[in-house]
Amino acid sequence: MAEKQYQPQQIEKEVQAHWENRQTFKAVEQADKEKFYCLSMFPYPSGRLHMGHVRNYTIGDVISRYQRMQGKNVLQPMGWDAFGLPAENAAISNNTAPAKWTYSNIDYMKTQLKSLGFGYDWDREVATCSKEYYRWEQWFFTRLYEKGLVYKKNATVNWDPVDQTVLANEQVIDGRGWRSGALVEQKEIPQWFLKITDYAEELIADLEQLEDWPEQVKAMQKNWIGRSEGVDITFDLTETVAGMDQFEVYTTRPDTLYGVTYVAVAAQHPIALEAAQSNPELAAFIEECKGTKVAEAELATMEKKGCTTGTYAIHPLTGDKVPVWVANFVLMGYGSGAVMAVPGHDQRDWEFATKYALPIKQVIQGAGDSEADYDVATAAFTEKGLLVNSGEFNGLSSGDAFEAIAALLEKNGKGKKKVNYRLRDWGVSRQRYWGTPIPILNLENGESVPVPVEQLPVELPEDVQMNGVISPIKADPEWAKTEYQGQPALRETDTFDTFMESSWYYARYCSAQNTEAMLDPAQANYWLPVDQYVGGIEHAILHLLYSRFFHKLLRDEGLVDSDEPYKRLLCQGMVLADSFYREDDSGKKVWYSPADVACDKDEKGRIVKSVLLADGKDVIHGGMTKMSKSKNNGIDPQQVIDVYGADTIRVFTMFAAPPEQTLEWIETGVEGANRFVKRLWKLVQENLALGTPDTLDPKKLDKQQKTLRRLVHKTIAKVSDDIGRRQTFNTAVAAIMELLNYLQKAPQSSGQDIAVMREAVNAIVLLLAPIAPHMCHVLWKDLGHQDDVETAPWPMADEAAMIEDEKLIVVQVNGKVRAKITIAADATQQQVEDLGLNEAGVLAFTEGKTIRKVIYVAGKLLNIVAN
RNA sequence: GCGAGGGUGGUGGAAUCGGUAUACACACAGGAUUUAAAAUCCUGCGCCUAACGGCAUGAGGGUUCAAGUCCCUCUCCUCGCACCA
Repeated sequence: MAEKQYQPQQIEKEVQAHWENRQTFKAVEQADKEKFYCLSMFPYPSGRLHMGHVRNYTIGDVISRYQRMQGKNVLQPMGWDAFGLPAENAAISNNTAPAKWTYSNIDYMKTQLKSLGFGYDWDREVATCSKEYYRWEQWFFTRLYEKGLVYKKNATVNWDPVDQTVLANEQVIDGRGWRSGALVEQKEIPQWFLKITDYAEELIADLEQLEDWPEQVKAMQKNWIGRSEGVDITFDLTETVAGMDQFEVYTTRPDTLYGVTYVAVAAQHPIALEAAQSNPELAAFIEECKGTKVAEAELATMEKKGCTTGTYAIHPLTGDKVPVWVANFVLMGYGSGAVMAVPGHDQRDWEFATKYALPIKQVIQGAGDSEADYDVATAAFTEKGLLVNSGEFNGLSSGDAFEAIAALLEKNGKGKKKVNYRLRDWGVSRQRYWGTPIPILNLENGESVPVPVEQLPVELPEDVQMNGVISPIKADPEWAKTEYQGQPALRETDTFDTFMESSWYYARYCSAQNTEAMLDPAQANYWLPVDQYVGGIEHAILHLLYSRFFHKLLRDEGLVDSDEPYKRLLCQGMVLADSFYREDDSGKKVWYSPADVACDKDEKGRIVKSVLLADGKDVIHGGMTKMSKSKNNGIDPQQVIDVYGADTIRVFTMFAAPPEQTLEWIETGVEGANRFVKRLWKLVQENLALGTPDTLDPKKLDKQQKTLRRLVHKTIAKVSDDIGRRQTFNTAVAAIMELLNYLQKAPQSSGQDIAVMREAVNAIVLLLAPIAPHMCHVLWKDLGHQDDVETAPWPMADEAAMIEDEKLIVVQVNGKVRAKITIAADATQQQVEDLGLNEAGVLAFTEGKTIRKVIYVAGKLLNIVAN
């Protein structure tokens, strides 16, 4: 009989059709069955899947399939994060509507996901741009409004004065609008905010509950929320400026208060603006500050500059006059827009003071040191210590002084202890079209009210023309016109930040089709929290923080009863590929796709020469870099599937690196994965060709058969642990490869040989089923099983089969390996020592020496200490 | 600057609780098969040495019978955050 050939293109299509017909991955609540909710971050429908998606979704699918074989009721949904700026840009350049572009991308990408064999319950698919989805977001927003968690305030945006429109940070290139080329200005406009700061304390505290989150991500969130304990301090002005006779600063170091030699305010601070009216130099400086971008990264790298106001403040304890400066690094939008400066003990203040020749005063010294040990004229001393030059507080530690000074300020009405957060409230308004309309009505009297529930959803018109300058719902004066309780009203034309949609989609999957409510609490509480969340580290802060916040909002609305949305989190690394470029005459790099380049290697395998296939001329190897459009080094998953099949791409992706590390895309590595898949196929078919095996009888096995069987069961134990607990899929694949290598060399002559081999082959098909599901599905059927491998029980390691009657002992002399001996598993320490000490390789190193000590690690190692 | 994670063969990586460093794979070299090539299979593959053996996990030190793993100092790389008061 001719062996069945491995034809991935054919079997993958057939198996996928089988899953679809059988509804294999449809998830239904079953009270009596343990649930497992596995979620991968949904994609933005940009047109095609990229390799990062493939990696992300393969990890999620492997975990889902493993848990299903564990007998759990698994939910693995998929959807589309469908609102966003790229759709508007594409609509403009392709002369189409964002909705049309988005829906056609979704159609195509869905076929790609299916061709990779991911086991999703497509009945729960959501697209955030559908009104069935965003209507509930609008409804929830009006609920939050009623609860006082929503407010409106002015906030700064990038304003393009030519196009008369707001620009996203990404649309500002070198300080100019991307389309108009006009210099971008900072402008204040009214925007809606969610009070995430009300939940700051809980968002920090509950990180403790998240035992199965990477420490790295928890640390990032903690730093982002940035809880600090400090004191609000009031400084009086020597004269009234801009109607103010005092202002507040916040500090975490009140112990350094005696070291204040100046105070600094933001360029937009009322004191600065007032002083500028009679001070042209200051006015020019404030104008200059307007040009700096709102992005914090910009502020980080810019040069620290300042300008004096001519105004003075009074030190709240000493009564000294200290000058008020304007500094470009003080932000109006953060805290009170003013800071006290202690150049002796803060590096930034020190640099500023040195630049502008302001006094520097030492008020802290190290414990056990003297004042003379530090020269604050050379550098700031930023550590805590003992107070000096601080009047009655001299000699106190920083910690004690914090309390004592705070108490004195409080007594004098000049200050108050305060917990501060770095986290700011979440601005959710966007002045763009392709998003969820904010459900607010603006009345003629200037009031704003939420859209009444019965009028929801506020629908976004989809059949629109994008002229690229202004949102179609802003451009159409009719769209906004409506009524509220008999009086004319105008709809809000801003839309939500798209992080709003992605903050609760995980919950909507539980009731994806529900037209009566945002969530059905019974369904939501059955599935939630998500047991495993998989996604990119780039979302470690914003998305994960916002959805944690939203979960708590859902809880407080009575829709869910848990505190946190995601129990376990896995952040996968980036996918890298070789990059190649040439420099043109102006020195600009032109990047070429790796698919169009051929490389020569030396005998060590290093790239020594690369040429562009099109012209045969040299290109420069730019190393392994993140797959990206800008480096033109993306590999299209579709082409890999077409050549090798989905199972191969899945095996390679899981094998090439541990999930949280970067993955280097190597074509020859993909070929290696393909070789492995083909070898396994062949081995199973060969074993099948030998016909029905004898019944396996462990008592009849010879030594070699026992050894083989032991390896099979050890592999089962290892792969189970690697996938289930450690999530090191690369070592799971390596263990399966190792077993396969062994099996290929095993004899298949006796009846028990074939029986042991059949057991091994069954095990290997089950173990690989989560990773290469199509091939394993077919092989499982070929092996004569009635059930599908997707729902077959995960194999159990047989303890009895793993027992070894002999053990290999490493014998060391002074920590160096000198011999290896095989002993009976039940040998005593005395027996092992007798054998070990008399090994020829050991004697050569102990001869003429005294044995001081013998250490025995049972069943593993014997170390002889001799000198 | 702060926070997190790293540095192991030619390369990706393995070593899970302090106990055989380099599993598995790629690349490379040699061989079999072939008219030839591809594919497949077999063998070899850390460095030095003729060999015995010695040396190797970024560098240096320490703890220990034993260190890639723990501690200290330094260094380089990656990621994140940031003039946050």
